Amino acid sequence: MPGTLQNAYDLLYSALGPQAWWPGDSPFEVMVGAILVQNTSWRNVARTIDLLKEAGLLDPSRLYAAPVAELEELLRPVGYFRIKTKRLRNMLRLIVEDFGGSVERLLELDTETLRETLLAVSGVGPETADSIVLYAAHKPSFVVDTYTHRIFARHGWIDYGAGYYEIKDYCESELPRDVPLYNEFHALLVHVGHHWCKRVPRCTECPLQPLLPETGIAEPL
DNA sequence: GACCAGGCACATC
DNA sequence: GATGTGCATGGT
Repeated sequence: MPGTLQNAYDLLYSALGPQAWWPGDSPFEVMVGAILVQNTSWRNVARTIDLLKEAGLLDPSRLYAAPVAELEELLRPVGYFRIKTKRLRNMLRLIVEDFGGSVERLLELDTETLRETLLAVSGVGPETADSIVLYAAHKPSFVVDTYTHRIFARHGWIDYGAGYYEIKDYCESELPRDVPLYNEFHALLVHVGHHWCKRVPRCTECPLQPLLPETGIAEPL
C-alpha cells in the first residue's frame, strides 16, 4: 500500500518530535557505540563511552594501541565484553591499517563501497554497518533493527519471516532517499519499541495505533 | 528470578 | 538456505 510508511513516519514525528540521533559527539564515537550497543541497552553503552573518553582513549590509534586486557575491563559493563573487544579491535584495525588512522578518509567512501568495506569486518553485520553509514557518514542507508521488524510485522506491512534485506528494501523503495528522514524514522521506531511495542505490546498508547489492522495484533515477535 | 536489551558469527542440518 | 546457539552484564 503506497504511502503507508510515510504516513507512519508523519504520525510518529507529529507525536514525538525530533529524536536527536545519534547521541554521540563524533563520527568515531558513533562507530564505537554501534559495536557496543549490539543486543544491549544504550544506557550501559553511554556510560562506557564516557569512561573511554575520560581515559583519553576515544581515538582510533590510541584505542588500538591499548592493551587488550585493559579494553576488556572497560567494556565489561556492556556485556559480551570479550567478543565486543575483538569486534571493536577488528574495526580499529581497518581504520588504522587501511586508512592511516583517519575515520574521515574511511567515511569519505561512496555509500555502497563504505557499506561493503564495513561488512567485511568480522563483527560488523548489516545493522551495525547501516548505522555507521547513516549516523557517522550521514549517507542514505536505512537501518533495520528488531523493533523495525516487530512493528512492521504487527502492522502487516511485512511478513514475520522477512529477512533484513526484505525490510530494508521495502523501506528504501517506499520512502524518498533522504538522510534526515532515514535518521529520524529509525530513531522514532526505536522509541516506539522501547515504550509500546514490547513482546507484550501496549498499542493503545502508541501513535501508530490508528494504523493497526482491524483484525487485531498478530503473534508477537 | 525470569526476562529483556538499538546483533553477529559459527555450527549443523 | 534456514534454523539453533554462544556470547555476558545491568536494569525492570
